[in-house]
Amino acid sequence: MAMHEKPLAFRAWYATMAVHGRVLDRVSDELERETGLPAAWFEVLGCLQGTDGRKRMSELASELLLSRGGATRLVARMEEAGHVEREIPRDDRRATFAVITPKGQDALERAMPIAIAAVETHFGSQLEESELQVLAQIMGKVLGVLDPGCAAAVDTAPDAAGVSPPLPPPPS
Amino acid sequence: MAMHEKPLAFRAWYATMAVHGRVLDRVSDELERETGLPAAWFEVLGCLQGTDGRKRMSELASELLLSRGGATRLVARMEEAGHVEREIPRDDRRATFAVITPKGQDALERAMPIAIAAVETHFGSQLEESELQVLAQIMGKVLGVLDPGCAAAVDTAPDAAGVSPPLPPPPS
DNA sequence: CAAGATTGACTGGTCAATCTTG
DNA sequence: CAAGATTGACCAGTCAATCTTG
Repeated sequence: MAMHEKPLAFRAWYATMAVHGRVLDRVSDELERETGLPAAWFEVLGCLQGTDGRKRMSELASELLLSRGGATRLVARMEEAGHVEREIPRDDRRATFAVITPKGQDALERAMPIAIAAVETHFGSQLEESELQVLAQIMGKVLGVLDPGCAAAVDTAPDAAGVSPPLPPPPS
Repeated sequence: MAMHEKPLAFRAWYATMAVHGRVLDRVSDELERETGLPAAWFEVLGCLQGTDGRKRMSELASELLLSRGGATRLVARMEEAGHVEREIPRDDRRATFAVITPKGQDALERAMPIAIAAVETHFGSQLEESELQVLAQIMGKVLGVLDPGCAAAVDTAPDAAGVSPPLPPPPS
């Protein structure tokens, strides 16, 4: 059973996986080479930035698709490097928050334009504005079902006012 | 700088990453639970299937986005389990081919419908036919630039005759 | 006892060095 | 010496067990 005989959804998914891996490799390499920041660290900092610079360990884990143990170790390394600090709230000392430090803020601000440029180079520049628009809409729609919380954070809604319009008719 | 202020290409990319991870988690879990086959093994088998059941180790590595060492170890485990065999051609004994065995064929044939169904459940069913069409087209286009060899193997071209039509105008 | 985070043992990958063949 | 694969040392993650606090 060759690929072109498989259902459309599978082919679309498979191509998405293939693109994801290839773009991510290139963008991660470029990000780390230019800024010294591993992609995972960039993700953590960006994720914290969203919510006022602080987030529970377990929230971090679920947003980044890590196990709790994985999050613990990742944050531990970043704390070592001074990009985040751990903070235990007085009212519930079971929880731990990861908090971005000024050094982490700085690193993120330095890295963001590099990341944006790398994504543009290795991904965005291959596509028309209209294609990016449709893609953002499609992925936003799926994310809204799979993980509404994350979807809200990612927020792929069109810039302009109003709700997302439906997709135009298929090509041909 | 909040997400909705970032360039469209970055938002589209970020949403794609988020969806990729979440769908892959669910599909991999389901595949392994239902068939006992880890996603990486499924990938290897599917990849071999494409080219008459055999492929050089280094080709395998680059298609699966693994290092050479990673491919060596993955294939070693699968050989252990009897899903593939290694074969060294007489004419150039430096190369090694991974060859799918009957057991591997069988595992793949069993797993494929499960994988297709899982992708349908966790991804395809959230989208319209027209959206999947457009998505396959977009990803095929990017893949064609990033990795033409892989693009040919994945083959997201529309079923029907003729070249890919251009995208329809953007939604509003 | 439940919620939350951490830790120990382990797995699956990377990179650089090495071995083998052309 | 170059091409191709493997191996050793290591790294970053997982899972299950544990510790701490409510």
